[in-house]
Amino acid sequence: MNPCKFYKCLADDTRLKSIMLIKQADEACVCDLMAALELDQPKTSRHLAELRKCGILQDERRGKWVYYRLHPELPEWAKNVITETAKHNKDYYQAALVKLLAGQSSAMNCC
Amino acid sequence: MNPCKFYKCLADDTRLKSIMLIKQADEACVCDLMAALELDQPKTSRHLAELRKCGILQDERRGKWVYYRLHPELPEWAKNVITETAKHNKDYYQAALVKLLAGQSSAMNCC
DNA sequence: TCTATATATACGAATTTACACATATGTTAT
DNA sequence: ATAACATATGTGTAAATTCGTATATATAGA
Repeated sequence: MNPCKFYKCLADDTRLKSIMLIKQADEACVCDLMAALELDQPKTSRHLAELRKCGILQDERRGKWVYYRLHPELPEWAKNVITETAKHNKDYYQAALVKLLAGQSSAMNCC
Repeated sequence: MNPCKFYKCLADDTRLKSIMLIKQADEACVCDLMAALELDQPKTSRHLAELRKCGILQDERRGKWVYYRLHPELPEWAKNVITETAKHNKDYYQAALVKLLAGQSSAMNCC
């Protein structure tokens, strides 16, 4: 994982917030992230695909849904960077996280 | 320090390498960084200025030269991110660091 | 098979970012 | 004041990134 490429991936609000939410929620599907971040579907999907292609996220299809989580083989230093960022920037993603967790535990959730 | 802005600053080879070198060398002037990274003067200066404007670097003029160092008031999490990156990505900047340190201790150095 | 739903991608337009080159500013020494 | 050197910035352009819209693919269920 080249550090400059890694930081290019983090250098966008949609991607950085997605990473923060996935880290805190352990996993999330596209529709949950869309709702939590109030983004349209192609935008959400495109950014997640980019994170998958560069090895930050792992995807897993379960039925109609695709769940994303942090890639288990992400280098330790990169994991630590994500952890440190999430730990000390709660304001940055807190509102979206609340929506995400509410959505995930809701009966009328998409997935 | 907004995390997305912070990562936008790291998401460029010139800037990220400059940060890595300055972290490892404690401080560096523009001409030392130019030489170590083999870049032209305006490019070097412009990227350093960007890092200064967003609070990552601090500059200090000493005579004709301007020395840059990590900003002492950079939030802890950001410092930790830089430290972690530098610690585990030596390959990324090692060659340039050797040149930087050699230049800094050389008698025919510009500054 | 047909339909509905979830996700992915293709494509051109719009925005942002990086660059090269020229020039300006600031400092020191003569 | 002038020259020499280090650094900063203005400007137009090129390159990279992001976006919106439309469309394609994949899955589940009737």
